[in-house]
Amino acid sequence: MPQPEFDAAKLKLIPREFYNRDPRRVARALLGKVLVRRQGESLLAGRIVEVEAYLGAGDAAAHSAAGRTPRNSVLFGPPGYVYVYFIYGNHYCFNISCLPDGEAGGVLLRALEPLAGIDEMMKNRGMAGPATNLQALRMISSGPGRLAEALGITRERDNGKDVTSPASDLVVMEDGFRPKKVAITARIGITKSADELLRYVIAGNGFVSGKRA
DNA sequence: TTATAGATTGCCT
DNA sequence: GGCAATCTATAAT
Repeated sequence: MPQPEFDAAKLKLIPREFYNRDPRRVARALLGKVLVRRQGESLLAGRIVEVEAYLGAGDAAAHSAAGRTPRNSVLFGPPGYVYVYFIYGNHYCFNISCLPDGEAGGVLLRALEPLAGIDEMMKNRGMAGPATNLQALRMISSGPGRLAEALGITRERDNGKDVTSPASDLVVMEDGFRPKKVAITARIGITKSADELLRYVIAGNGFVSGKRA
């Protein structure tokens, strides 16, 4: 197995201002960044390879479409905070709020390329390790429910956390990696506003969710 | 108070 | 390819 290109020493925290703009721009800019989870003594990290933008206004598919509720209030709050929701009675999905306080909007993280703490992530997923091929690695965090489980993300634990704080155990960082090519497609798994091109992926990356490797 | 759909995944045929 | 699992929010009685 080739080791992924990754050097934890290069990681720099991304500031709140990064998220204080249109979710489409944040989504595009998040591709190639690194999601880092501190789990006890371990560091779990994955490169963001697939995201979707959910707009506050005029986006029927967004949880914020029907106005502010206790559940979605993070989306209406200041940028750079964690919004986790539970879906289909089985899975958590991880989002980051965008736009200034009072304006709704967010980005759903849909797939990560595992970089560090791979054994721990497999344990969190209930997988037997070690991973010996690409197919096994893909099962760790290619899909919104999978990546949340791999990093131990739950609503109870993580909703409302600040991804820009050095004190947080769940942050987004950057290591200088730049995607070579980005593809934009329709969002996956939704029925409302299904035609909007708001899904961003690193073109050709093998960890993008879906059946095709 | 009851019904139904949902930003998914994994197992079954 | 089909569908069950199983919690939450919202719509319909």
